[in-house]
Amino acid sequence: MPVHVVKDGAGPSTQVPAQPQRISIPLLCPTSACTGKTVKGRVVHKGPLVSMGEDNYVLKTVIQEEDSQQDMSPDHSSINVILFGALAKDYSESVSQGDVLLVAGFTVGKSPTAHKDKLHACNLQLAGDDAWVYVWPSTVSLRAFVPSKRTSPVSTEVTKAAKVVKYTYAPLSDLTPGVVVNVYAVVTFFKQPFRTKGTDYCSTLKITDQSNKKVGCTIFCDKLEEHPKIFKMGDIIRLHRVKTQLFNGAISLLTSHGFSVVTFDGTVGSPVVPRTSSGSFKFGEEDCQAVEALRTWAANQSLVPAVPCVPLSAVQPKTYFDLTCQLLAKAPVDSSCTLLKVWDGSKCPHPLLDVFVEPNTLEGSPTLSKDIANLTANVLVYDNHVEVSRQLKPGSYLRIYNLHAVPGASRLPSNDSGQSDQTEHLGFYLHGGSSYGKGLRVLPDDSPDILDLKRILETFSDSDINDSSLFEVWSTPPESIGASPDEIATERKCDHTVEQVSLAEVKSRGPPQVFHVQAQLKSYQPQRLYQSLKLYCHECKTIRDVPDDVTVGGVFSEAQKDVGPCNNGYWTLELNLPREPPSESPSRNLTLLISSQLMGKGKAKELIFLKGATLEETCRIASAYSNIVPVTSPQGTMTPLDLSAPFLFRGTKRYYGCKQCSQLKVGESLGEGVEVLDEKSVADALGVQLLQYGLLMKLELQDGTGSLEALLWRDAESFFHVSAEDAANDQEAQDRVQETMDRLCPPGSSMAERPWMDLCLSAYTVEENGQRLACYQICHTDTRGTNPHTHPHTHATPSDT
DNA sequence: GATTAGGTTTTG
Repeated sequence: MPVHVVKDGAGPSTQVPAQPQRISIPLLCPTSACTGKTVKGRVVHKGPLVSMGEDNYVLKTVIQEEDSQQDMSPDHSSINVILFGALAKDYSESVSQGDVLLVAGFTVGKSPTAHKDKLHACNLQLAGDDAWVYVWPSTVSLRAFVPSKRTSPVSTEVTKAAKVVKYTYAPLSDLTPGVVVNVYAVVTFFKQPFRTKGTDYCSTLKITDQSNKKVGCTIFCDKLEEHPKIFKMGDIIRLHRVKTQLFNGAISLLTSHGFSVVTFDGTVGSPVVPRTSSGSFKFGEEDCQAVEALRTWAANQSLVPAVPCVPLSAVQPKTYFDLTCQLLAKAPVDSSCTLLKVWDGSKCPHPLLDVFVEPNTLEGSPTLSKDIANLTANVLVYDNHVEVSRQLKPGSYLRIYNLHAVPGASRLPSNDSGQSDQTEHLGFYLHGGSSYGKGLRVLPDDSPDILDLKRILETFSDSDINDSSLFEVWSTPPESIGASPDEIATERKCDHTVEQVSLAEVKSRGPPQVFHVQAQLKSYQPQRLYQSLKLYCHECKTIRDVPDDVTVGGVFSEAQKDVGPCNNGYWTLELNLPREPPSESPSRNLTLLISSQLMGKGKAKELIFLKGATLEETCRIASAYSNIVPVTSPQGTMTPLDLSAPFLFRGTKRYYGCKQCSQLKVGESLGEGVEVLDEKSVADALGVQLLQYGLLMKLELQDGTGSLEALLWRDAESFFHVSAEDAANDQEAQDRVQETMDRLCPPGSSMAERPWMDLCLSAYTVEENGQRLACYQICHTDTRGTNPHTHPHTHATPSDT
């Protein structure tokens, strides 16, 4: 068996013949005496088995001596080995790249390819029964990643063989042409993958390591995801199976068969997280150490040129910079240009170029509602970057490399109308091509730079602004603050024109005054809608809660205790209701009374007094008759119920009277003289001061300058496009109010997600405990966009509180 | 199965 595989764990002494005369590969020459000599090296290339006819084969392989003395011929430690016949076939089947070989019985010939492959001038030819190849399978760690060149005893290799696959990383200074190596390095320059004229994408890198040698590296791969994930200069890269090559007199690295790459953040102290799309890469403690060693080393080297990553707030016109940002929206401009709308949460001190595109071509939302200070930058990307941009999803985080800040950006054809003078405005161009690393890529959501950006962008949804860099944004004059008209959730209906001011200004100016503001809803009270329903007395100006059914039911129960007779003068229908379980409940009479006057006019059913009914019974009867007035008859005289209960039921609606301002009529004349039967006339007839339904809410408003509590009361009905009376009785009307609040303040939403409102605020003073307090109320303001078909019922609105 | 590109002095 000419190819002898050394088994795992077997010491070389048992199977490998004595090797007293090993020749170092660089020392080989055509005149070398070969008999009884051996050569040792690692397989760095294994060619295909070539058939030359029946049972005749040829195979070419390259081995590299790893422990050769550097002061000898460093460039010639790799040599072509040509195997013939059965040996070639055996070799093809039992040897892999990375294995270590000991070969014997060879002849030394002149390498016909030396000028081309830059390898050893000689080759080794192995043929016949005298030729032997001993193989230590698998890749074996021969030395740690240190620039020193120490040798490892053969026995060490064998013990480790096939147990743990370990990689040897070559210092960049030690690379010789034509070999396959693994390297660890710091990225000092990179281009995002770009399409080649061939079948692959190409990544171009420049890398360096502790040996301080800078080496170019070209990665060809048809799959974008398999390209190195490099986000910035200073990232750490691990390359497996890259081929050294001489180009323009310098060593460069090129992908070779079985190539793989992993990258890491280059920041000292950050977690060592491998970035790879491969599910089966090797990563161990040694990798952490190698990454950390490179980070520490690079930190003191100033390898990375003056940090090109710049926020919009620090952009200088006419410069090139890298921008980390969030994509808000994009739109194709023409076949060679795409518009990206991005922001990074900082405000560019220069006015920004506004690029108009047809709204229907815009993908994503320009989210102008949260961009109160015009933070959106328009980036025009050209040519090859258009293709990359096509894959981008609004909302994703990007880094754009070598972005050009162009003052007085020339106008786009689509930009002619309305953009009269933007000569001083800054436009951002990602020019075509890949020179200077021009390009863009999506950054993963969890990358450290994104965490910073996210935090900044989320500050827009918080009221506590601690970041001094944002202060400038918030303190921009209100004139420059403005959401897109389409994004405003409310509309001012007032007929006066006053300047729009910030909430801070509203507070500082104080009452009495009217203000126009633009704000978002931070919170509101009450959260439970029925609690916002109030009863208002025009007479005494008090507001009371609508009593709940337990309270009202209690009034009815109390009234039922009056079982005495009622005074005459009414048509009376007396119903004796059977006992109901529980059996101890007293039997009772339910009495319907109708005034003789109405009876005479044939309006008997239009106003019915009801005595002795429960609340539930009253509601049931009310659903069939137009006006039901629950009554009692203490001392035999018909009297309306206590005004904690409704004095009138009309269909499903209930009407209340003011306890304080009503002067209830009693007796025979009750209900006399009613012409038009509605709640007002009935109230008048009963001496009831009618209470009016209203909606009362406290809205906490917020803009960039602060927050302010404002009431929604007087114009609440038009604000919600709903009548309070309907809201008190009708689920659909209640839902409408809830929908509006959910739109202004979506449950679980951040401030950034809430719409802006144009508001008219009335500032006035109230006295409370002898103190004058400033109060604010939202007036003349309607919500927009929903329920266009509904309009508030015409009601007299409660006057200002 | 080889080929692709080989940083760069950009500019709508």
